[in-house]
Amino acid sequence: MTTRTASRRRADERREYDAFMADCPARKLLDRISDKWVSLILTALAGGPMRYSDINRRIAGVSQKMLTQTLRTMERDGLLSRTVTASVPVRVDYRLTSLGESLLPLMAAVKAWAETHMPQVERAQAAYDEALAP
Amino acid sequence: MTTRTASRRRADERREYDAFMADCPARKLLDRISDKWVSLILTALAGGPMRYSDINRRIAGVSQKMLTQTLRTMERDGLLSRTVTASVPVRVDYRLTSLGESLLPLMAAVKAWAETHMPQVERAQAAYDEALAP
DNA sequence: CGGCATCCAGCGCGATACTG
DNA sequence: CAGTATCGCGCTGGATGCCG
Repeated sequence: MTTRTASRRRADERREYDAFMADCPARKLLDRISDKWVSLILTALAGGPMRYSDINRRIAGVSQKMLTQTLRTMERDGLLSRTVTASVPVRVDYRLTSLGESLLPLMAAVKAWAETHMPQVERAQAAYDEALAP
Repeated sequence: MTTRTASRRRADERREYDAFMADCPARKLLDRISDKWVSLILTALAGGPMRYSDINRRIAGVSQKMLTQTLRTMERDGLLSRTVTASVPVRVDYRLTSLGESLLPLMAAVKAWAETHMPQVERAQAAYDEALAP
């Protein structure tokens, strides 16, 4: 019955997620994607699939624990897919899913904002600290 | 000497910040703004200045410690300004600076992404967990 | 190569109590 | 009302060692 399906679909779309609510799932999702490693991994994968070791090299200073852990969470959330090529040695590739690609431009913009607005932020910090210790 | 100033300005602009570098200041800035409280405070202030207690009520589940702490950091980074009105009782208003307003649309988009893509993420999680425990 | 398991130091963060 | 101060626990996240 298409009426049923259509009304079900409308009901689903009407379900409202609001990150301002403490126990909303969207709040936890927002928390998970609001992470510098997520930003960096997403933007690193912008150019296409990459091997684990390539990502590790691209993102300086990330421990392999945090990298693996973040990759797992992102995979579980459907942001990227993991492909193991059985060879010796093993080869593992990560690539963005369409879901991940939909998030990419947003996170890339945030990362770019941080890089381009550093001078203004540093000036603001200097002014703030100066006001406190005159 | 305007030549000096212009060349200095060009030199500043040429300074490259890269969040992929471990010790780049932009990495730490990215870390600071990649925070759910920053997203929520920013979007809460989108409609105009708000009092501390209003922000506290708008963002459910935030402790006053985290709220105050995040507001301080954002103020120091120049994202918002704090205004104290000496009255009884005291009134404190927070409003976005132009720098904060430049970041707002990006964070609002990330928050909106989390809210609108929850169904897809939940499906991805279900599929991931199903594959692990068949 | 690309992990996983373990240990443990540090501090993030909440809870609570007190103030101008 | 809008904080500051203090305590204490949990969890994050780095370091290390082992494995298919």
